[in-house]
Amino acid sequence: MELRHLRYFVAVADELNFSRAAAKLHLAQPSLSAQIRDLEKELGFALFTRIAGRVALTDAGHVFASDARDILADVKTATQRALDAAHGKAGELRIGTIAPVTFALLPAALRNFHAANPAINAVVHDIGARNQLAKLAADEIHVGFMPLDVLDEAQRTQFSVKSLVQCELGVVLDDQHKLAARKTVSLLDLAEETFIGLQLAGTDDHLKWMRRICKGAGFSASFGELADSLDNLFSVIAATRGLTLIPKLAKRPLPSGIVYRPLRERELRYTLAMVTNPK
Amino acid sequence: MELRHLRYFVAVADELNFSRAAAKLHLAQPSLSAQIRDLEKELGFALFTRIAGRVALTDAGHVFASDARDILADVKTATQRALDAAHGKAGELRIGTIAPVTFALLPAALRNFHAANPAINAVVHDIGARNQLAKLAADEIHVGFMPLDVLDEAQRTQFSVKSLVQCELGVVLDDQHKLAARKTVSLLDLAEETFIGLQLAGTDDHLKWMRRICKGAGFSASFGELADSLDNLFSVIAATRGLTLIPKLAKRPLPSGIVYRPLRERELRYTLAMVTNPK
DNA sequence: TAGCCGCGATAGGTTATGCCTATGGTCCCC
DNA sequence: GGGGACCATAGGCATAACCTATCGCGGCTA
Repeated sequence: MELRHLRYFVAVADELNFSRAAAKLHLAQPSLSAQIRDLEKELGFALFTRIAGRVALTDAGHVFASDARDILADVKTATQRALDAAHGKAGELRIGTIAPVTFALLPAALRNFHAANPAINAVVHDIGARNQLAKLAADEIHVGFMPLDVLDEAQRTQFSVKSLVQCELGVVLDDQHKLAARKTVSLLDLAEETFIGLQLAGTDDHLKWMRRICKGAGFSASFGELADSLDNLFSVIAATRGLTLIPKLAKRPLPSGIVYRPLRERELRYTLAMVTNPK
Repeated sequence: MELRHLRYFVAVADELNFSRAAAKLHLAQPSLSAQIRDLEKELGFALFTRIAGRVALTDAGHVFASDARDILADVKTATQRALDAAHGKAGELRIGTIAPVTFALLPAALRNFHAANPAINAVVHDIGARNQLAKLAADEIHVGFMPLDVLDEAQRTQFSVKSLVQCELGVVLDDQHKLAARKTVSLLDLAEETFIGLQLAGTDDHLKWMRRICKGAGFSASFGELADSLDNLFSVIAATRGLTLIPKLAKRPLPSGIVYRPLRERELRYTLAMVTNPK
């Protein structure tokens, strides 16, 4: 089936007369009849009843006609949308993010962006930090948000990188945990603890990040379960007395029984960067 | 542009590789390249960037790709919907009505119908009585609702007609009108009054109906403004001290200042009929 | 009832175009 | 510098979309 079939079919459905429809389409009547016949053959049922020179839509034809009209209109708007995008009048801004950004920073930023650029449709892909670099290189996303420290030297020259905000780190743990009694927690207190990793968007970025921080403090962290959502994370922490490290900006209202304690090592900071492909 | 172009374009957008996409489409690579080139030429902008054998979507290409995917999916569901309709598994019941039926009887009937036939999508066309007869003859609607008395002798044999309900007639008028003081009103009281016609769905059925009734009572009605909606009707009645005849089943909650008075001629009845094309 | 008219279907020829194979031109990588 | 991956170009072929001419069938009119 081709759009030609739909165009011809809609013309006949409008006119209910093959000759007139053919004239409108600048086509000879037999050609139009043949195309409609081919369409009906492919569909496997009749679209029109032709009795005594009277043409009428069948029930199935009625249903197909309204859908066909919609499809033809959609094709028209799709080409217009793409044309606008090509001319820069409108289009998509594809944004890559990581979970903390999605929740903590993006909503307000997107509101501002949409107010300033009503014709641009922002599309957010929460895909983890490392995925973003690949998609930036392939121009699959226009801008990415990620922790500054996932970028190696080569990537910092390849891409355009801008630091946005910094924040302290903290620990999320059960309020019955022995460390919960303290106001702040030191990394070294955690050497014997079990870390719960967050595997959001199918990436182990969070896990790798915690491992690197612990290694920097001189011990090698031991990991327990992996949680694939925040809700899941809280249940696992409550159930296993595990804990997790997060940047403060990722901290959201916590369920009762779960608490946040800042890390005493204030020199450890989480730096969020905005990355674009300068090409 | 043809669906072929969209199919090929989506395949290349999925693979970002002409050769692999061509293989998936069971097509030689040059053929695919040519079709994409033709599509880009017709659209007037590039969908892909081809640098150093690397294929990537342009911004416009991204926009067009998601729309093209939608369109192809729509074509698929449209053929399935039409197929279901052809096999009687689903489809449309196209109903012609007149305004009183639309408001007074249809909502409940449609609820019942939809509960009994969830796969059938009822489509209501409020098009006036006479339009319905033409559309019934052309199988444009499956069933029509109209006053029994619009059907002439030939039409009562051509179509299958079933009387549904009867009701009395009444007058709608301003509560300051001198006739509003009476509990019932006789037709003959109205000989010197000005009638306001309701021109709903662009038909003058209501006007003709009132004229016929008045003629039956032995006088020729004089008509004032035409109202094209119920709200409009009430304003006109209030403003011009006109009045209108309606069947009681068309009576709905009236705004303050507007009242309904039954007609004393109880032998004048409004009979609503359901009409189908038996063919 | 004969004959004309309107309309869609059929028949047969022509042309456009979608597809093929073979080959060329780049860039990347070893 | 040679080879491989990849897309574009060139040229030939076959399908199919289109054309004109004609048929067949109802409906309408004289």
